[in-house]
Amino acid sequence: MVEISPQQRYGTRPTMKDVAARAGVGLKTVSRVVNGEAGVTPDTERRVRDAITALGFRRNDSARILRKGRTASIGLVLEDLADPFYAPLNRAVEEVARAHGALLINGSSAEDAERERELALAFCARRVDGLIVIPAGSDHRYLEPEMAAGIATVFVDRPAGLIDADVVLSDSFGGAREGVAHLLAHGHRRIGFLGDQPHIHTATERLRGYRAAMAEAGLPVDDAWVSLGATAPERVRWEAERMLGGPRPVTALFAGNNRVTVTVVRVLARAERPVALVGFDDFELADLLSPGVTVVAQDAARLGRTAAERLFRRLDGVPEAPRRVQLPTRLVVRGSGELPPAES
Amino acid sequence: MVEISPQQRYGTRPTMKDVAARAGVGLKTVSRVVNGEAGVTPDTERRVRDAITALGFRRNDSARILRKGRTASIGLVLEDLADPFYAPLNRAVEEVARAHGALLINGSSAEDAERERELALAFCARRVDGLIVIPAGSDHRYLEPEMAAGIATVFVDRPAGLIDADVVLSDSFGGAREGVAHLLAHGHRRIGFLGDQPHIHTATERLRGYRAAMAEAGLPVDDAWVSLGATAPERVRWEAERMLGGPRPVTALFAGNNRVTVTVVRVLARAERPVALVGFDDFELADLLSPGVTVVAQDAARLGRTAAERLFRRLDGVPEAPRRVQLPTRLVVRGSGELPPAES
DNA sequence: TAGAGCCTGGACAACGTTGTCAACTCTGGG
DNA sequence: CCCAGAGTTGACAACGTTGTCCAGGCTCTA
Repeated sequence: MVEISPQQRYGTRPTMKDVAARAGVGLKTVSRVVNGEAGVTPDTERRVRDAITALGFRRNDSARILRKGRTASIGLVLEDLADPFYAPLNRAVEEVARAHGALLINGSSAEDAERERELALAFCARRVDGLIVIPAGSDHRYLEPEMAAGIATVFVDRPAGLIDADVVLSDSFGGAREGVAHLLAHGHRRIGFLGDQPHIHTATERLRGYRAAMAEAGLPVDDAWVSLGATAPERVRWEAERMLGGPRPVTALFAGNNRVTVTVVRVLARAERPVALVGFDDFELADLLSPGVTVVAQDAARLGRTAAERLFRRLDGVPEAPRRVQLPTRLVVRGSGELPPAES
Repeated sequence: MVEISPQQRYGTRPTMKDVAARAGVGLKTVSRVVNGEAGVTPDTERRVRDAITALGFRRNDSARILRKGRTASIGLVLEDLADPFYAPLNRAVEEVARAHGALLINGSSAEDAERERELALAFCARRVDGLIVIPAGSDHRYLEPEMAAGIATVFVDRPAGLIDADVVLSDSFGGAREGVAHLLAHGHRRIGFLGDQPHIHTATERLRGYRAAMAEAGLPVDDAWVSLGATAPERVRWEAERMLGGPRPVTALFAGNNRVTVTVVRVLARAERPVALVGFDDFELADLLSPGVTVVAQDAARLGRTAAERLFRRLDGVPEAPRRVQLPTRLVVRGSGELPPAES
């Protein structure tokens, strides 16, 4: 049980000064004990520790940070805390931070450039030591003063806009090309592409991969087969149904990210004839659906781990030119991507 | 582009003093401009703003916090940032925090009491205004000094141990009882229960619900039908297969949380005869599996929102006795829970 | 026993901000 | 022409911690 001293009113915390007074020692001695510094007699230390427990003292990290300059915390701006794709990334960053004794502050940009900016700058105002950003916007010059001031910054999943900075991302182009080539190898000639907003780097890269694969197979791409920016479920549904209808329906679909894939799976569950599907990003239970969903998998945890490790290497002081690290994707064959084209 | 002044070395940030010097005004005037306080001539304000941009000044929130006492941030200790069940809760807390102008610091306890404690106390040392905790441990007396010192604290999903505090949770008992009753209503008499670690409050509550439903139906419960604490996939698999084999196999399973449910789905996908299944917690794509998985759904987002709102109400100063808020669950019928008992 | 050196402890300034309060500059009315 | 009062502005202390530096007491050796 905790003894509440008189001066410790609601909302008031004891300080080192209080502890010092109670233990009958100097302020600095308390500081020494709290920080495990050498040069304190066991007896003095015990008196100080007793006072700490009695008062319920806890060091005020704000003051400490102010004095020391380093906060031992890093900020992570991601797109949506609740997006299952980013969850493992988030967790991986946390683990690396923890291993380095740092706390993690994070927030969702909700795919909004202004909100991304607000968050990142708020983190900087808290003087995080480093920043990991999954870009929502396409202009990151606002971070230049921060980076110049020494806040290490690493971008993940998408490159930074208009500034030169570290970035860790998956091979969207190569992954999409491989996925589409897989569909082509199974006999498809008319393949639809359902992608994210065109201002998102990965979206255009994946579209580029799609076009590359089609071109390499010597096939034309009908504009009607490409949808960019339909990201709300209803719109994805509408676009998919549009591509599957009409006189020259597609026989296969390539979905540009996990959310789109899931929506498409729902649409296809009600389709009259089987439609092949390959999705970008893996997702839980993809293997249990029938057919299992073939995907181009990214390793989100590795993305986060790599970015965080790079951040801490920078924080450890190794100055180095900004680098672009690209991680490979992996085609996971499960059934939906191997369906043959249905005769229309 | 940003002009780098001589004194702004790597890792050194301009302060209000620097801005004041450059703008040729007093320190306090800069503070006024930065905080949007009244009583500054438009002309002076412009000079200050110019200096701010030129130097790339950003207010140091550590110093501000030290001076003001409030940090405008709250801490969230959850079990696993990557667990899809907690992701919406996390996000909901973030949204409420954002609406109140607060930042969110979070971390995963990894179901480890000591790590939960470390995290919570680290947050307190950072002087978060409030704390939301999904308990991993069962003794939260270590938070008493913090709460006494005015850090508002709300527990979610599971009640606090050995202290009196606000808690927001789902009706685990009622939900499990309803889920099991649903299986009973479809003719099952031998039902297996696969739950989480027995020291977790929700786990025992759900088991209690299971036993209550069985008792109300006048049915005995064979010890072999109950598994508590098998949480790793292999162990869940082993337990499920054990219950499904032998002379008196169960005809239905009740899974105690989303991770267990998913594992059980995988096991049942390879079972020789159909086995009914109801799971606690909803999960994405549950409706697309065949059969769809019938679940007792909790509203994780609402759990988070409710907890965060309660926290901020406390922060706004309304003193009130700690309360226990219990949210209802909802049975979502999808097919797996309506399968009739297979003749053994 | 004196001097050197070590160990322990404390006084004080500094970190960058905000609250208090006083001083200064105007403007307009008496 | 002076003064009241309003509107701006800045000096200074304080927030709680840590780094620097010095004082005092001790042990050990010559």
